[in-house]
Amino acid sequence: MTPVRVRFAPSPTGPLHIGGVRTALYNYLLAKKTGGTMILRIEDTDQTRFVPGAEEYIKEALEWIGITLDESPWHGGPHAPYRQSERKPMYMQYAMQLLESGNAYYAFDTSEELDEMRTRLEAAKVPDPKYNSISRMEMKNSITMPEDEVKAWLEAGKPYVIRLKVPRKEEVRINDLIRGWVMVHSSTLDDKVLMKSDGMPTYHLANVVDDYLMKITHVIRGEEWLPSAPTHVLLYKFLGWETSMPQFAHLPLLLKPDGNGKLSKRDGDMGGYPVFPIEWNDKATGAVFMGFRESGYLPEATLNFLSLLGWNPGTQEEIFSMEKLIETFTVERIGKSGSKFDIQKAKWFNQEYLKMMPNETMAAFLAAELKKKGVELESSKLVRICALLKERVMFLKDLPNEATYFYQTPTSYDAELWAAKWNDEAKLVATEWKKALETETNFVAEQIKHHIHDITEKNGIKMGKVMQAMRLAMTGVGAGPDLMQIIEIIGKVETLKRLGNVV
RNA sequence: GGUCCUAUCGUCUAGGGGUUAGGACAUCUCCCUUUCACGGAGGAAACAGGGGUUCAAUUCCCCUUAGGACUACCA
Repeated sequence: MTPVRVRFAPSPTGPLHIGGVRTALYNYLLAKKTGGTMILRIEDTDQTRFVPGAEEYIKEALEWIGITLDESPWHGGPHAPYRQSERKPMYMQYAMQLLESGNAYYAFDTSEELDEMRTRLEAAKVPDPKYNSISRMEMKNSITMPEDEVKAWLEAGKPYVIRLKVPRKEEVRINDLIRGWVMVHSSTLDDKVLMKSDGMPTYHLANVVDDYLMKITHVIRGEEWLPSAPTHVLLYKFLGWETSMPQFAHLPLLLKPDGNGKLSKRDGDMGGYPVFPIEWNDKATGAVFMGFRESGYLPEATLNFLSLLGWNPGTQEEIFSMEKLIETFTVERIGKSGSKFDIQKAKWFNQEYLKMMPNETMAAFLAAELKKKGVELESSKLVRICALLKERVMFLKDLPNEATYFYQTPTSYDAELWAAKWNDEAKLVATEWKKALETETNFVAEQIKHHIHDITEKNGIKMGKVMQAMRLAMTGVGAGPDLMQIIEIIGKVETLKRLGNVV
């Protein structure tokens, strides 16, 4: 397998969407599988959209999910810099090259003039108004203007952009790894701006130039880029880089869980589930976007969930660690259609990973959480608690709350259950049980159960009839793991105290 | 509107010219049980429609429909 060079190229305009994380993941998997290189490049050519903190967010999010970078703005690499803003001086020469070969031209139109053009074309019922081989002839550019005038304007410092001169009649083909051959006629393409008037390249020029310079072999990106891919192909051709053009793979989108459309920021807020890997505090608006991490999802579970959204191994396996993914992943098995984002499945994965988590690991987490509440328990006890609780919680963060009765004498009892279950029989059993336990020296679940068993039998009461009441007395709530185990962990002193409280 | 992409249970998906169309999540029933959960067993649940091609189409082709993306001096 030839080692690939792939890149994930986010723009630092806000928090990284979970779909972006998936894109990064697929890139990463291919890189690792082939023993290749994973590159991160910051696409910050739009200085007006720069959002402070976004870069750090991207870094942190990728680290959290377990994606490591071989080359990036933070790690450096042989093709540094990895921020397009820092590569600014590199782009103009390629624009000039295109200008010289007649594949690009200067355009001086103001935004007002562009608007006018659009309204004019719309009025003329042109189906798709755009700056192209026809309309460019009506505009202020180096194709329509005399050469010396262009020169004069340039020298006078008139603002200009450089546009790609898209050929009038040409079939542009692109062999997408996921979709196969896609053919677009150049007449449907517009003369994309390559260099903006602020001297920065647009995405189109920058990504082609950088991918070429960074020797990228595979461009794996979202489907939203498919429509502009033919423009990029044209660019490779005009720059003379056709033979080193990367292979393209346009990933299907992540869709809203209900209804239609692609997954957006708002969906998370409305549905009460995260659509971002980690929490993002929007400093401009003060809004907080919830993250998988903060919502209690384990990175392993999030990773597993994400990996299967649009890709599948072709087998019935579905628990995948990063290592397993790297081993199993192939671009061929990426699907073509968009996937609806189903948070239920994410929850299930989280539960699965929680069940696999060693009790000791879980106990360490519990200990830290309890410490915040000023509660300290011996670690052996915490491990036993976790063993009992691990299969009943969906999230790690539910643990402290679920474990309340292990460290806190009930201050109240579930009222409805109390009314239904607490009766004379229950009181009798509780009283006798307490008495029996007082003299028990071997305070273990088996013995504890043995006593209540004897008591109910002796009094002709079915154990099942009073167990709920006993649970209520001991924990205050109606649900939980095996009561005898709970009691054993709580210990004799506390148990007698709790029983004493109800009899 | 235009260009492009897509179409198997509610969801993620496997499959593929002849199958009882498979799995998982969710859902329902039952079992286990001191409760809840876990676990176990089972159920319901899909090839968007219409034309071709073919002995045979859910699978291949075309059209329709539906959905999606893009349509900026944003990425």
